[in-house]
Amino acid sequence: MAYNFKEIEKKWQTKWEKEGTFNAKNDYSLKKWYGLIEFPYPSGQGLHVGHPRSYTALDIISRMKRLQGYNVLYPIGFDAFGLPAENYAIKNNIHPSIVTEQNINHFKEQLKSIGFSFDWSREINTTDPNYYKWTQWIFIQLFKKGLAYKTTMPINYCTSCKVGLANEEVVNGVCERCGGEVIQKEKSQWMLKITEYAQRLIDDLDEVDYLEKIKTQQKNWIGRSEGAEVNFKIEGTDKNLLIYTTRPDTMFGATYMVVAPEHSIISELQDKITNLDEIEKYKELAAKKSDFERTEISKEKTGVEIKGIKAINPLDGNPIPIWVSDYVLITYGTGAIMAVPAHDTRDYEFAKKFNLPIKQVITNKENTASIDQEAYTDTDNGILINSGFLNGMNVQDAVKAVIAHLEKEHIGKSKVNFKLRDWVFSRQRYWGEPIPMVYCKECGWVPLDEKDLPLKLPEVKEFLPGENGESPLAKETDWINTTCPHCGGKAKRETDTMPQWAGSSWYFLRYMDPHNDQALASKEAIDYWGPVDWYNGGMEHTTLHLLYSRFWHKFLYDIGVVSTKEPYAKRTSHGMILGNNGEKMSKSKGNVVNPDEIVDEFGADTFRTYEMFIGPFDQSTPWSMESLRGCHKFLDRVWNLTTILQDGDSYSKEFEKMMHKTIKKVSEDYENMKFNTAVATFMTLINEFYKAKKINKAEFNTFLILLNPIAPHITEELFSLNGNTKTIAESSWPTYDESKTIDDEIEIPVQINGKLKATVIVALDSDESTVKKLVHDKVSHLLQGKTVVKEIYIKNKIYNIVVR
RNA sequence: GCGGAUGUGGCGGAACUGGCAGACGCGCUGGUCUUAGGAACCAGUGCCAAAAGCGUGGGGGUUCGAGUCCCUUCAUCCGCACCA
Repeated sequence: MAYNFKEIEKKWQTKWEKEGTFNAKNDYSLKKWYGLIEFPYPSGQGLHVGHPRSYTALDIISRMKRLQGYNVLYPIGFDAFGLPAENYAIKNNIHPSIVTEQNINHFKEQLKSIGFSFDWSREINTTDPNYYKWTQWIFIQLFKKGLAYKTTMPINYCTSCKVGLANEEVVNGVCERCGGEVIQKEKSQWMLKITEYAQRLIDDLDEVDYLEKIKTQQKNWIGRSEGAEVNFKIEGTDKNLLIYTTRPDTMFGATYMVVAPEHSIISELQDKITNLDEIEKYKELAAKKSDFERTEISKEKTGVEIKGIKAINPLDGNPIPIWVSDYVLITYGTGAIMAVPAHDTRDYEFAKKFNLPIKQVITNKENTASIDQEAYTDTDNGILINSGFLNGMNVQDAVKAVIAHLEKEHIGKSKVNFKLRDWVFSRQRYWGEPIPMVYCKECGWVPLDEKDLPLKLPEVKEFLPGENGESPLAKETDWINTTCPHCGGKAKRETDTMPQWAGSSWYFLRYMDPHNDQALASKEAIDYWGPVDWYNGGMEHTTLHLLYSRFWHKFLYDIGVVSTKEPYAKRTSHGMILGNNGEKMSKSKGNVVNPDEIVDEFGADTFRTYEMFIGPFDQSTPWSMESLRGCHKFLDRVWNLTTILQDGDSYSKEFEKMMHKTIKKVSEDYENMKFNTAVATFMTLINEFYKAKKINKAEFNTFLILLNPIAPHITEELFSLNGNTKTIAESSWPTYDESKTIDDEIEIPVQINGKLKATVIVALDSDESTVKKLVHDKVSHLLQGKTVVKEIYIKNKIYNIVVR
């Protein structure tokens, strides 16, 4: 009988779907395990071969955990708001909800054809009003706690499409869609105060089991730095210039100050400034530059001295000139710095260009540090010079001494800064969650009453954004005009919508209790299922989605909705699947592999096996059709094991050790996501069976259960053909006996001067004298005429003879 | 520039705390069965004609012993980019 994967896969998928085999149980007394994959955006292109890599990985672990007795939650849903559907709608004049529904249906069909053990009864969709009701509810809670606020922020604006763009849509400084020029435009935006959680987002990483590179990337993104804020008096005024520095120890070396072009000091002291025209001109020039130009063409520094005002160094009383330059950013620190060109590379470059004085205040222990060619920035070996009361101190002590002095004199204080910025939460778009806020002339911004949620998206005829980058909703006057929930007077609705990150920031909570209409999920469900035990996803989401959802979860923790500080106990990441030429798959390169075609031609089990065998799970690997065929051949050989099947209810003496070793190896490999070596182990094992030309029923059953998480259909079919009345899904995970995984005879390599010359077979744990005799019998001819200097025997490992 | 990875046969990749480098798969070579084979099975396959020798990007080092540890250097990929 040939391996008819089409028939087999259909049969089992139908059964699973009909019986809800993999649905999580609502019995909260069972031990639980919650596995999560990033729910897909249902794009028009359908599933990419990258999606199933992550889904299969956690599917394997979910299936194993179920057989190990856990109540497993392995859910699926769709993150369906977003730009592609909206752009498609604009082009073809179809409502995004229709396109979205079609795409979701296509995705579901594809996902089901691969045989994932998702709990489909808990499927969610972020565009469902019953879902986004709670996204809006969370926003209102954030607003009530002062963590959502409105402010004017520059946004990316495409001058050709007349549309506000997200950062992701700006590629190399031009509009991703039309290639038009992108400029900065001031716009009032909703912001979320993620910065308030910056420290906790760093600290609590200690509590979770994330890959180290994920933690590092998040920490770098949050960008904590310790330093000091210092007030510099402006000569002849009562004004101060507040600066931030991480190197207060170098204060005696400050030879000029720099403020960002947008800094308020310029307008505040405009009467004193003698070259105001020149400054204004520079400001204008800087404002015209897009973010792209400001960073990309940053090699050459520009700037103008602000004439007429000078700052006073509070440590030595010396007057210092003030410059304006766009290498200082208004958004970081205080928007002003003291420049210490001798010990900062950017200041050095600026000082060289404008011939500003460079004063060295740090040298090394030998006093040979030179600043002739570049700034001296070594903080580990630095010693203070030319610095009054700091002279002779090392950098660390000097930092402390300066801060103590500043605080005593009330001219400065230690200060921690973060690179992390607040989260721009508005999009001038249609296909997103409406922000549930109204503006009342009397009461200001007022949230909707919670009983009025969800605030549904109005049906509109046109999805084109308005002039000046307004949201398409700005044209819906009937919808906009409303009454104030607070005073009952006339009010207008917010017309911006939420970004795509909103719905995905809390979706894992909804899976716990997806049909609840009283709360985002019941407290019992949250207490039972939380936190997510294992979350796998792409590295590209480390600094956005992963950080955003941790932030929301911490907020929900603070208001008592969830009971754990962190949403995910464990986070891992998969590598990309590349085209067969080693490049990223893309239509234009013509190297895209369509999962449907693979499933159709080779079957879901082959597809899954290959996705796991393709290479180390956390690394990028190219796709290879030949290797895929190899996996199909492997499953063919698994199928044909029936031709050498023999009776036997327990492991045969011959294979007992091998079976115990395999159970151990495979179980550990799954748990450690070393799927490629797990598959290799199976291949080795069946090669052994074929070599012996036999396998008995007990061995076959164990083999099938172990392989089941990777290839669930073929193994269930063979399991049933092997005379089992239960299915694998109803069985238990095999256990192994550690003592039976240990060999009693070991082959010991024999080296002479570290070079392999022979091997000897000895009993486990043999002592040195026994082995020595065997070894010398074997290699005596190689030792003739040589002097043995030393012999090293490491039990059960190696025997090395050193000769001269 | 900063941060994170990764460099092992013709290819994808194995190798636990330093202990037989190349598991497993692909490809290739030869064979069996075939009218035929992008089928199946068997044997072989790091390099070199070779016992010897050489081999984990390059160069040093530690060690009885290094793919693995240390120093240094090069290359490729990804992320961030004037964060004071």
